[in-house]
Amino acid sequence: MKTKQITQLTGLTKDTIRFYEKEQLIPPPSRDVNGYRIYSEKTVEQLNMITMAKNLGFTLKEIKDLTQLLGKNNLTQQAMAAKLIEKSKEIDAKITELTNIKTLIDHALKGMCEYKDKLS
Amino acid sequence: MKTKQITQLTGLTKDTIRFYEKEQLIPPPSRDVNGYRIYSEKTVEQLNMITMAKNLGFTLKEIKDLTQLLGKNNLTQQAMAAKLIEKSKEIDAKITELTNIKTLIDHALKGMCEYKDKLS
DNA sequence: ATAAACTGTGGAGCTTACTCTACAGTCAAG
DNA sequence: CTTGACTGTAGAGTAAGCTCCACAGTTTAT
Repeated sequence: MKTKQITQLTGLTKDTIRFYEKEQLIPPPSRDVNGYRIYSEKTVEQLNMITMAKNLGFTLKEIKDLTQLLGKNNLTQQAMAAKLIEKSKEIDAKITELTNIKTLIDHALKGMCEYKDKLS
Repeated sequence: MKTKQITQLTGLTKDTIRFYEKEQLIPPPSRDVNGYRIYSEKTVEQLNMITMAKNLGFTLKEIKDLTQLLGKNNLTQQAMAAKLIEKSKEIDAKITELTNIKTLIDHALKGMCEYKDKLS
């Protein structure tokens, strides 16, 4: 697929996708004879993963590192496992913090309901 | 407490704290006779919350909106409840996405272990 | 065969969230 | 009573992550 279509599938602009290409968060796509970029389904998935990870507070650099870890075997198994375990723990911590914030919000909501109950 | 101490308790620089003050993420602290800022324990907690939320991918604007919602009663109860429910859902979505990424990582780790098992 | 839509490149500009610099007043210790 | 740590203000500078612009070639529909 060409640029227009992948922007529609991912919700990203062409400039953003080109920026990710320049920063090597996605591999350089193959080119048509006229020089137009040809993207694969896989790139769509990669871009969606990037968007998700970004929403979760990962920087582009972290995302780049993590996807390279998940996709390649160029590190020693030990080193890779160590980094993956580290990331896994970071994610656990994030989940815990999100749960705490959610508790705060839910308590606030509960308090409001009780207040409303008293009025009625 | 004064500026130096709160930077030690929060791990933030004086510039960052002053920036948050300017952007109204924390209330302007009271001042000593000489003009020095005097911070309360509560501000320490607020700053720690900001740091956490930032790690989770919230922008400063979102954090400002959310803390104002949790702390004030200047909106109608309905409007506030609606916004809190919205935030609560956003957080659920983030937790789900984090769990997905963690699953990916854990699968990668599992795969590596099996590979290692085959070798031994 | 020409207008409209799509694609390309390079580079400038923008927003967010700090971070640093310059300069000045304050306070505690020796 | 001065030296060094602390505090203040205002404003400039920086890094990340886009976003926009100008200009040019391509493709498609009429």
